[in-house]
Amino acid sequence: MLVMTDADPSPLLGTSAFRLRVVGAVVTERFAAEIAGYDLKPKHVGVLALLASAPATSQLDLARTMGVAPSLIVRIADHLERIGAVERVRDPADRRRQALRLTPRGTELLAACTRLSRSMERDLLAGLSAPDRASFRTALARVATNLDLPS
Amino acid sequence: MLVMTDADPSPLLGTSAFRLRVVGAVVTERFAAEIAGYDLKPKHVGVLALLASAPATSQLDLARTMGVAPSLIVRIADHLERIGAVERVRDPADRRRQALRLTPRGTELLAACTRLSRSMERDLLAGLSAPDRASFRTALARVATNLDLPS
DNA sequence: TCAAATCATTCACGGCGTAAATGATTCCGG
DNA sequence: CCGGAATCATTTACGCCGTGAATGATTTGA
Repeated sequence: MLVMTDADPSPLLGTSAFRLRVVGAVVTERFAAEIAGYDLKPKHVGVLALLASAPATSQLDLARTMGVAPSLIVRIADHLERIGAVERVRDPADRRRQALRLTPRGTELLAACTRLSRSMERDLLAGLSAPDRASFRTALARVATNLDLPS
Repeated sequence: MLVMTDADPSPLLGTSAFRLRVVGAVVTERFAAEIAGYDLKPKHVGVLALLASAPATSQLDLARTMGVAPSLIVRIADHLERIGAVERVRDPADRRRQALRLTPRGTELLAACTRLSRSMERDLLAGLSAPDRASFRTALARVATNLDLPS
């Protein structure tokens, strides 16, 4: 007869929900450390990425898709403008709206962050076979949609 | 000849490293909202889980494994003690050390959080086949070890 | 035309996490 | 065995991030 091993004293640590939390936090932390040299923080990069996929987005739209307060977007835009990554453009059709537009420097910074993110991804998935990596990516995308996230 | 489709205007959003970041953040946010009724925050639950798998751990050890400052553990322990989830016990062999021990109430709270985490996991992995869920779990565990996280 | 809604911005605030200083205890070299 | 250095917990002060509540400018619609 098989010996009944003791139950894991804290099954919580093994749940995927928990692991996703701590993995996400650690990845963010390392990403933040690597982009610090560009005078960027993760949310700045998020804005740059959104601007690349939807040019000239208003600040309020950015706030909504990122799930943060509009006042926070103002500060992020201020900083991005200060380092020359974006410029504010008043919408001529509705002069209340401030659209943000990537500058060449912003595109450049985004490209650097993209390379960085790809490099991190290679490290994260190291040791998995190519098909395993692929199915992990699609499963993760599914998890994202289950959370009502874009894509 | 195949038409060359335009490149994704921001491939960054599609990288697994980026998705892990935002998925982790959203999961943490929802987890936090659900445990708020117990007067708990995610880090409190982390301490409870560590205490379940390694009873009577010193506060400094907790700080090290969680990667936070010892002064933060003090505040977390204060709060957990106040709501009756843990008790402080001085190590008789080294009276500088404060070990934390789960109370019955702490075990109870941890069990509730564990159920919650399992329930969230079911929602996150909804729409994946059983083998897909299994391989996602093992791949995620691999990612965790690639980040030097405990298993 | 004017009141209500919308957008950007500023401001003050709360909360999390850190580093430094303090005190108690333990360790160790001479 | 003794005194200085290291270790652990705690307190305190500080910075930073994110929010919500004004404020002002502009647009909408009745």
